[in-house]
Amino acid sequence: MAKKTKPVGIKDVAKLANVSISTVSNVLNGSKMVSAGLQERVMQAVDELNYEVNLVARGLKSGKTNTIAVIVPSITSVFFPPLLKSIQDAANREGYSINVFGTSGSLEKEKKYIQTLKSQWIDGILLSSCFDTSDSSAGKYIEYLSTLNTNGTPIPLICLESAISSNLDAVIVDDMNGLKTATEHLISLGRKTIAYIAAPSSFSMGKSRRDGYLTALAVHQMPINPQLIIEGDYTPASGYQCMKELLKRGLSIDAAAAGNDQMAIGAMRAILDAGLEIPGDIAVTGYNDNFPASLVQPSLTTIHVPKEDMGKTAFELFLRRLNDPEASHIHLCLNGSLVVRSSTDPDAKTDWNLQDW
Amino acid sequence: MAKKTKPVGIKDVAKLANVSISTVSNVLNGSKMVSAGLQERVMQAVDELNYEVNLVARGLKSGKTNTIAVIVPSITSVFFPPLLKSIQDAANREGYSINVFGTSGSLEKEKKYIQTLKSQWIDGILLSSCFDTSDSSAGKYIEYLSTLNTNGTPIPLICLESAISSNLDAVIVDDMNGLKTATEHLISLGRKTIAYIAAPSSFSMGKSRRDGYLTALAVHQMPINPQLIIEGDYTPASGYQCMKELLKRGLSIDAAAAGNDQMAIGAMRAILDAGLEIPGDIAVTGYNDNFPASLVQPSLTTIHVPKEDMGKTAFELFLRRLNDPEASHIHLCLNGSLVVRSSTDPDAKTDWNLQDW
DNA sequence: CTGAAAGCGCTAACAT
DNA sequence: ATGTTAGCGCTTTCAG
Repeated sequence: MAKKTKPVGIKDVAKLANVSISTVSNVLNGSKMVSAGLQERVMQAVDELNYEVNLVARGLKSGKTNTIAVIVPSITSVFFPPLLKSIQDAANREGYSINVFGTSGSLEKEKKYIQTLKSQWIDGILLSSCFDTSDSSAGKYIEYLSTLNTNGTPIPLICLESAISSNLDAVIVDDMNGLKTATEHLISLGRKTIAYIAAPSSFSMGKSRRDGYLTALAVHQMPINPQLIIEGDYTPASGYQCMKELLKRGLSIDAAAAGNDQMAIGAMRAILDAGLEIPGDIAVTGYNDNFPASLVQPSLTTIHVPKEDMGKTAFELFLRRLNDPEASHIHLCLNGSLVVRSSTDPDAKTDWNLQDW
Repeated sequence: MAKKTKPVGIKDVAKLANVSISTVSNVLNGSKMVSAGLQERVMQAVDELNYEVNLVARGLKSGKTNTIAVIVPSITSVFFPPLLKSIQDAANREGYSINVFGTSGSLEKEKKYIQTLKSQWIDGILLSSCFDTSDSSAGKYIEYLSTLNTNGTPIPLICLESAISSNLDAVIVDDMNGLKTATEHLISLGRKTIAYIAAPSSFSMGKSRRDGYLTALAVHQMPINPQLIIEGDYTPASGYQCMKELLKRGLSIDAAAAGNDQMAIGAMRAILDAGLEIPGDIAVTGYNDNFPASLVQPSLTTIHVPKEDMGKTAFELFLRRLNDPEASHIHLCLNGSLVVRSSTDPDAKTDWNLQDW
């Protein structure tokens, strides 16, 4: 048990192989030509001593830690695990580790994490920020983010989900069209009074989705009634409350779109609790297509968002910026697609998603 | 944009404050008494220059990186996100970051990650291993794990979920009693032919749960029929297949316990698809109490496992071993508790979990 | 109480 | 092609 072994370093290898330490370094990194004979000797010594490079020391020297940080509002919220997984997979393929941080929606924590990260010489940050674009200090924060740097070099920062600024790279989803599609689906069903349970409008994501809803109504010349719009906070519980409130308003709604699946599902519970039928009385749509959407009864029609793509793409963007800090910033916009289930179509097949959870 | 600023180091602070660098280090770390006057001067210089310690350099010197690795079979499987969250929270409170690794159930990857971790001078590892205790090389792997070390010092390793060896610390759940409780619940309902959809028995977890099922039957003098036992692979899809197979065997089962919630839910789908009723024809229990258990229709009776406690406790165990490498190894066993829902009791309230996802 | 100096383990000029 | 050596930025003896 627990014995202190003296660590074997590059110089031990050098000694055993009877070469200089730089030669060892060179064969290990392939940074310079080394004769086959020495190469052989070195590798043998490495094997024999069971030598492993010290990445901390290498990091100090090279300024690269091969670690990126991923900061998200929540680790447990169903949207993020698949995203984290895809980031991890992409990162590992390139030899990077990921440091995960959940901010619980606290901008305070977010900033604290970023600050610490700078000291850690992290190679890059993938950030799904929980900061409020309408905040008065927004400009300052954006400025801060876009000039982040450790060790004198800028830290590549990729925004996830919301494009904070044109000075920052981002992978986003076409939320506007996503919610427009969902709403139009409801319209195509002949629904006349369509409520909207909004995602917080202080975030750009929330704004875009709301715009999608409004646009759909406008395009189809349907009246816009502010009474039909109510704002939740992403959680199923808030969706539940919002729907209860909407029902109380007595507007005889016959459909509801929601800013995410969680709120849609919460709303469904409220509808069911009120003794109403879905979709008979009220049809419901969500957004994101997280796995619970297929599990609830009735299953939820929603907009499928390619979370796997997002992670992969975000990591690629990170690599791109790492290799070319001066490259012009891009906002990569991914598209969602409508998935019809029984919350809008009673005849839809209701297969449970039996794979991803 | 992207300007290269020269990093400010401890010597810059020293110069500005007109003291030696060791004095700066001393005030920053409180490692030695420094006169109030100098302390003041140093802090002022730190502020002025916006100095931040370089954790990589400190790491190289001190051998501590303040980062722990968490290795789990899956990031997306519903059981793990809450666990990861609780670990993260506990770790952050103590100034640690967590590096997350999902192995996709591949022991190969697991080993590779651990190997890399050694080079990274990680301070500790929390591991939910996917290794097969019945494997012939089991002994070697355990030996390997219990002698892990970086930089000549042992790396604290805490096992999550399954206690791999008495030479290793672990936070586990009383799976035996958990499944015994679930099975006895079914028995108390008067069910006579209780099937068991097992978790892989090559893992200690799977063995304990199966033992729980068998023990319950034995205690109540019920016959044990191997035909009633079938093994899945944790996924809902496997639960679905297992139940289809069970149904095909024509044993007229009137209840089924499963080794986890996912398989239970998959099995429910198969039962429903076969035109049978739950719990009328077949009552079903799961294990873990992940949030989907409350969402499906009917909602799933299951054993609640305290994932939050697990994470917190695991981190505490890590700290304990870090501070006392020679401490005797402990296996901390947490208890689950029965949560009755409508898959066994039609009158149970079926509130959806509207909080944790 | 304060400072000078020796590395932590490695990489990359620079010399040979 | 190989070796020598100077640091990366910090902590920590060890003198003063």
